[in-house]
Amino acid sequence: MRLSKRGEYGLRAMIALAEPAEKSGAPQMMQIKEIALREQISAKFLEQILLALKNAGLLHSKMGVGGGYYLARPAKEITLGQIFRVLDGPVAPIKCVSQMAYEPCGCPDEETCGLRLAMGDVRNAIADILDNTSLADVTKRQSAVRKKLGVK
Amino acid sequence: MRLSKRGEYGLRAMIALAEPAEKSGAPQMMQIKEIALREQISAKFLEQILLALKNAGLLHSKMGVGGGYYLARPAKEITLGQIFRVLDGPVAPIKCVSQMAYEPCGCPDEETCGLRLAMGDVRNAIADILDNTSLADVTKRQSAVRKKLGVK
DNA sequence: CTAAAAGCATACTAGTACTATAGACTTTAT
DNA sequence: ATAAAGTCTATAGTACTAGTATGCTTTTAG
Repeated sequence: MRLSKRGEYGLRAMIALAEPAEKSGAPQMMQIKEIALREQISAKFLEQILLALKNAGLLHSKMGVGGGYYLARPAKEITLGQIFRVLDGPVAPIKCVSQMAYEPCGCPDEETCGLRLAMGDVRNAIADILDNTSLADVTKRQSAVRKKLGVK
Repeated sequence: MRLSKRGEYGLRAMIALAEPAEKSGAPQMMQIKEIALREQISAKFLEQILLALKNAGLLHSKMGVGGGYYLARPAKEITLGQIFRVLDGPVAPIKCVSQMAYEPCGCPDEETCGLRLAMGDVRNAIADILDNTSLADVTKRQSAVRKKLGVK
């Protein structure tokens, strides 16, 4: 039940991109190196990840001197679920309860399969959180915690 | 975010063992072959899985002719979470929010890490379901669905 | 004693995850 | 026009995991 490094790094990077964007209001551009350094990620690995997010339409980029990546849409309109699915595929723990990649799981009767019923609940619980949490929600929560802890 | 085959098969087998136990009241003994055949699992692979569950104290076994496996405790007292953790390890999607296998995730400040906060929610949602669903709950739900669909 | 069953170790294969390397292409500043 | 800064693309390698398979040992009922 684990998030891959790919998924982890991608989510971290997107959050990093959303953070200054929240403050300034405008989409903030950052370079791969910059993000990699801040989040302690191999720059080359991150490059691949950001590219995938770009091809999925969640990021835009600017080439050349002074270039970099920036969010394709306001942070409020990008959910963790969207990012997750691009990088780690379906949310469902087992294919027979997947919305986006259904496949029969081989049990004799799917309708009455107890495991399927339980895993369906799990899928829904995960999707509920991921699909209803936007990057803006995350950064908002971050700064709320920061405030609570005082300073920093 | 996927359940491994190991986990899937193990859960299926435990449910299979719980099913007749529910009806008869007594712990029901089944052989590896029997379960493997019914659930379409490689018997040798299943052997390893059941052994792990036995070593974890969730199953008991009897060797020799007429032997087999049976639940170590009543189905009501075995949760999906217990089984899952034996076979697939911690529930948490990322180590820094794991209860049973915490490890720092490398973010500069864990307290205010947005990803960590969100993944903490996910972990709790999953654990809530898995730890509050017993094998008895599963078989009960199965037969309820069966009844609803009429017959079979 | 023998056959049926679990127990145990190991080894093989295929896939995936992560990282690393190398270079091509694109834009911008000068 | 050129060089620098940056993205884009492909490939390769290493290590780990999943799943399967093989073979032998131990226990027990009859």
